[in-house]
Amino acid sequence: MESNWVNTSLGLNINTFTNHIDATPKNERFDPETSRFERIQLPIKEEEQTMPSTGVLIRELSRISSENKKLTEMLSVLCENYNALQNHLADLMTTNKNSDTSMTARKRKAESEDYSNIIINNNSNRPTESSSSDELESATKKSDKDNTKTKISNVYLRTDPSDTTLVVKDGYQWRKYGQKVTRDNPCPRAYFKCSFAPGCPVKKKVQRNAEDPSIVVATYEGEHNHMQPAQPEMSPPAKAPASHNSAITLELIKTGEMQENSNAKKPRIQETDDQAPAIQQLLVQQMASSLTKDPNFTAALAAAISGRYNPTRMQNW
DNA sequence: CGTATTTGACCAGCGC
DNA sequence: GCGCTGGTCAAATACG
Repeated sequence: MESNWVNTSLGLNINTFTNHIDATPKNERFDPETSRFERIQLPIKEEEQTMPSTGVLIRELSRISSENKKLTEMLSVLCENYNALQNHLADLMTTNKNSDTSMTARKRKAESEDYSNIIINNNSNRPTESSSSDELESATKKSDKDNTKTKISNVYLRTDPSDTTLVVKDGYQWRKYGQKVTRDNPCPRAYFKCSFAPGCPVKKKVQRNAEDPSIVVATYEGEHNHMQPAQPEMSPPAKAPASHNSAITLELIKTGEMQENSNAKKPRIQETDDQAPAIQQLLVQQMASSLTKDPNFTAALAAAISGRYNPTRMQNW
């Protein structure tokens, strides 16, 4: 007999549900080697197949929780691969930078500073490649008079190339205080100060990549002297339908990325273990955002809900 | 009218 | 010392 239940599995190739009722949380095992989940068949009670009971609902709930947990694990694996890639990228960029003899532009105080680079891919199927070394180099330029450790963090964002704004929605409130066209990049660089809290010393510079205008490089300097907003603050325009809003919502969680790696001599792309939770949270938010923006997903979700709450089936509950 | 943004002027660091 | 460049200031302007 075919179940009336709607399969609410996200279908992330974790496994294939033929009858998800039997997909209890404990009958799967995650294999880190293959990054796949193996099914372990368990006997099914006949009454559960025909008529959902409270126990089945609880089981269903825990299955979803389990699936959630597995997604987190998969995300961890993904993050590891991601970090490895970024490591490789950093090495390549360093190599290119050293071999580029044309880069004779004068450098201002390019000294040892703390760096952490984050690459954000926004609504794009393309992989996010790094920006040119120009941005990294410019990020090394320090304006402070003394040599006190200014925490600098680079964030690379992929946006719609047609979007000429330099708005990066990271949850904080920024006040623009200047804009400048730099020598090595025709795209203007915007200067922002954090206005979320009075006296907050954090500044950020936002500039598009000269080679790929779809990439926006945001350089954060300093540390916030206030709590991070609970959620990325959505200004009214940001609440508009996301389909045309190419501004990025991201959260820079103040973890190791801003506090560790004080002896880093080169721009860092690799996140440390301390950074992983922040990145994971970031990725989770990105995934959730992408899913909710996907009309197919919302349609499927609506269909699933409507099917599940079909009055003709409710009587069986 | 208050607030945010724009933009030209100014300043300081760096290389020659 | 001079010129170039990036960063900041502040008056003007735009916007809600």
